[in-house]
Amino acid sequence: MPKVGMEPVRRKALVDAALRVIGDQGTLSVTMSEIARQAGVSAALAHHYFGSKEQLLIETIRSLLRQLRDDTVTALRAAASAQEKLSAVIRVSFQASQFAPDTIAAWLAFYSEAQRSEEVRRLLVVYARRLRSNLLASLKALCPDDDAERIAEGAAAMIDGLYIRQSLRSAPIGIEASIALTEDYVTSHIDRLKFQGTAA
Amino acid sequence: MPKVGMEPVRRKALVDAALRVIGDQGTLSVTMSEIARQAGVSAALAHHYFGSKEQLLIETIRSLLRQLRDDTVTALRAAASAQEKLSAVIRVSFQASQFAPDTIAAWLAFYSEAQRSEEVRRLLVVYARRLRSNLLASLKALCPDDDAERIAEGAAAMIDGLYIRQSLRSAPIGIEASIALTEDYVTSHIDRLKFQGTAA
DNA sequence: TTTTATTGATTGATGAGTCAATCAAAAATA
DNA sequence: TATTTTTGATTGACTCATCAATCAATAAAA
Repeated sequence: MPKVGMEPVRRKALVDAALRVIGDQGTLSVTMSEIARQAGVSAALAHHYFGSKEQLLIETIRSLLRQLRDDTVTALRAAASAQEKLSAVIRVSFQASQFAPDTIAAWLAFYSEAQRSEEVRRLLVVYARRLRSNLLASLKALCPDDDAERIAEGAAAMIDGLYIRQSLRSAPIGIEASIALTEDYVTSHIDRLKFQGTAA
Repeated sequence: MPKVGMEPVRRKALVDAALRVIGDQGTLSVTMSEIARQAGVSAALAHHYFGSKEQLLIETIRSLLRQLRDDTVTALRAAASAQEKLSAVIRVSFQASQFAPDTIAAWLAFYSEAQRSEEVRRLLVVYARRLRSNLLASLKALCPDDDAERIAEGAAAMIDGLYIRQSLRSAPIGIEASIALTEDYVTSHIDRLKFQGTAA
C-alpha cells in the first residue's frame, strides 16, 4: 500500500483521532497506541510524523482552534449589523459541534494541561483573547468603550462558565437556553446604559 | 516515634499535601510518592490509610468542598438582608483562598477527572447545585421565581467562567473586579425587571 | 537503486499497589 | 514494679503493568 504523499493524510487522521480519543476519555492521558489504533495506523507511525506525543497534542489543539476561528469568520461575514455580529459570535460558541460533550471534555483537558505546558497555555490565551476581542468590536458600536470592555469580559466569562457547567451533565442547559442567557446578559446591560443615559 | 492515634493526623496531612501537589502541578497525574513525601511519610503509608490513589483524591475533593461550604455558611450567617446574602455568596466564591492560582488549578483538574470518575462527578454536581441554590434562595426574595432561576443560572455560570479564565493568568481579572462583574450582572437584571414591571 | 511508508519488537522509565519485617507504645500478666 | 504480649505505625524492597520512544527490517513506489 505504500503510496507516496501519505503524510498529510496520516497527519490529519491522527489529529482527528486524537481529538476523538481525548474527548471520549476526557483526559490527555491517552496512549499513542490508542490514538494510532483509531487512526488505523501503528503507534510507531504516529511518532514518525509527530516526533512526540506532546507535539501531536499541540497540533490537535491548533486544529480545534482553527476550526473555531473559521466558523467565527464565516458567521461574522453573514452578519450585517453590530447586534447581528454579536449574536453570531455567541452562537458560534454554542454551535452543536463545539458544545458536544466530547468536545467540551477535550477543552477541559486542554485547560488543565495549560497549567503545565507553556505552549498549550499560549494557545488557549489566543482563544480567550479572540473571543473577547470579537465581542468587544461589536459592543463598541453599541455602547461607550469602557462599558463595552466590561460587558465583553462578563460575556466571555459566562460563555466559558456555561461550558464548564455543561461538562457535568447535570441539569443540562440546552444550546438555545445557553445562547438566550448570554444574549440576555449583553442586551440587558446595554439597555440599562440607555436608561441611565436618558435619565442622567 | 510510633505513638497511638496517628491516623487522623496522617489522613489530614496527606489530604492537605495532595491538594498542594495537585494545585502545584495542575493535574491529578501526581504520584503517591510525591504526595507522601510532602506529607512527610512513605508512599506505603498513604496506601495503608487510603487504600488507593483514587480514594485519596476523592477525600481531597471532599475536603475542599467542605471548606467552601463552611465558609459559605459562616458568610450567610453574618448577612441580614437578601441583598447581603447574595453578595456574601458571590464574595465567598472569590475569596482569596479559593481564587488562588493553585486552588483554581486543582479545581480544573477535578473537573477534568469528573469526565472519568462517576464519584468525582457527583461531588462536583453537589457543588454546582449548592451554588445555584444559595443564589436562588436570596434571589427569590428579590424578584419573581422564574426570573430568579434564570439569574441564578447565569450568575453561577459567570462565577465558574471567571475561574476558568483566571486559570490562564493572562489579562488577570482581580478578585474585586470579579466580584463587581458578578454583582453587576445580578443587580442589572433585577433592576431591569423593576423597570419593566412599572412600565407594564 | 534510492527514497518513502510502515510496522513489530524492544527498551527504559515510571508508578501504583503489595508485603514482610521492624519498632515502639500500650496492655496484660506475673 | 518488672516482664511479656499484643497491636498500631511505618517503611524498604519488590512486583507487575503501562507507555513513550527507538530501531531495525520490509515493502512498494520512483
